Amino acid sequence: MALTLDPSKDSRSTYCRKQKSLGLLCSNFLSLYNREGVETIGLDDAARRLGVERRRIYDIVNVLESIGVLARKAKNRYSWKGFGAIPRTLEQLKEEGLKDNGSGFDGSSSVKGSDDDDDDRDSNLIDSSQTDKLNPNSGVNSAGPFKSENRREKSLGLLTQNFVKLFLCTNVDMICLDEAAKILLGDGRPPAMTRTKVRRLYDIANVLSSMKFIEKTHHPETRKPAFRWLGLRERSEDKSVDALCANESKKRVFGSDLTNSTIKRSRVGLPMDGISDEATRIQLLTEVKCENPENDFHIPKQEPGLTSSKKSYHFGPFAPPTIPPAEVSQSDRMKRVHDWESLASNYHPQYHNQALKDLFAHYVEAWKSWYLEVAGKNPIQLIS
DNA sequence: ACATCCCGCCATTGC
DNA sequence: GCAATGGCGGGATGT
Repeated sequence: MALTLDPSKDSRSTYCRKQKSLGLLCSNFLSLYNREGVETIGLDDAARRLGVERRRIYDIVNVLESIGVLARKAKNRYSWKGFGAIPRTLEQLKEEGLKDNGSGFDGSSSVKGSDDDDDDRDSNLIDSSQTDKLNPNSGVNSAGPFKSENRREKSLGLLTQNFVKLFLCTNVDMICLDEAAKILLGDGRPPAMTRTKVRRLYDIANVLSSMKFIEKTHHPETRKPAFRWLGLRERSEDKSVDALCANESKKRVFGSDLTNSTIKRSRVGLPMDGISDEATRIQLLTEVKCENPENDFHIPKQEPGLTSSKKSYHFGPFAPPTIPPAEVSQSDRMKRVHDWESLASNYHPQYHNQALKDLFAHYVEAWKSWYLEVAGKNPIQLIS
């Protein structure tokens, strides 16, 4: 009998979309590899350990690479750059975005993983030699001879970078995905194309959300779902980790299971609905911003490894234990320590097996030590 | 009803 | 050729 996994019939193992989300997978991926000693990552290995199809690993890896967390080493092999590489990548993206952004957005980018050691000068991501542009008025029309560039320009990695640039280089602090898609595509694109782009942006948004680089909200007036850039900025004040956690726990749960379950959703043959789409031209407020403190992030200007900026940055739930300590104000320090302390106590995933428990314990420890470092010599003190 | 986005087919690319 | 990548969009699920 042909094995038929019909979730709709199986009461014990019901299909749950959330457990299969890219965001969760990303969290798990980071849990798995964001630890000391990890140098390279094999895609097969990742897929196996996370219990997902290889295809999904590509998705995550591509966006992580575009942010600088990973760098492609060879076939099937990536090297782990870590969260420390992100600030520089973002800075480069911002620079780039501001530079070649006379009018609108373009798809080229030359941001590389990061400085790092003497490893192979990547043949990888984002080769600046391309003439491609997301910008429609760059001449090349779809059916041109530039096949591979065309493919490249549609890649998830590039799209991620452009999406991020949208925040870094413009005044938009919040944007809904179909707007973003339209901006990134340029005007007058067929609705179908926009929908595809939106799908991809959802994918990207999921992983960026899981890393706390963006956050889902609703537009104040429109009430439409939108995403707000959090980036590397300070998250004290109204955005305590507690709040983030409370919020988080009611949506995607981080780390509840390291292996995304294998129950598949069923495929049923259903008639397609028609295509409907608003053709509202969004004249976006894409006025290039040169100095907007809102969107700024703080990174060390000189030495890659050392952070000396006043305001430090946070990496969401996956900050590496090894990340160089940042200088923080005393009060801030205390507050954040408090935040993370409560994170540990309030937000305690329920693990089902010993391995997962161990893993979580590992992270709790990692957090503690990291924050001890950040807080300098001062011992952790809880604030009431 | 509409927002979200998983899943896996299959075209490309790499070797 | 075959394997590794990854674009793409149908349609299931979530709200």
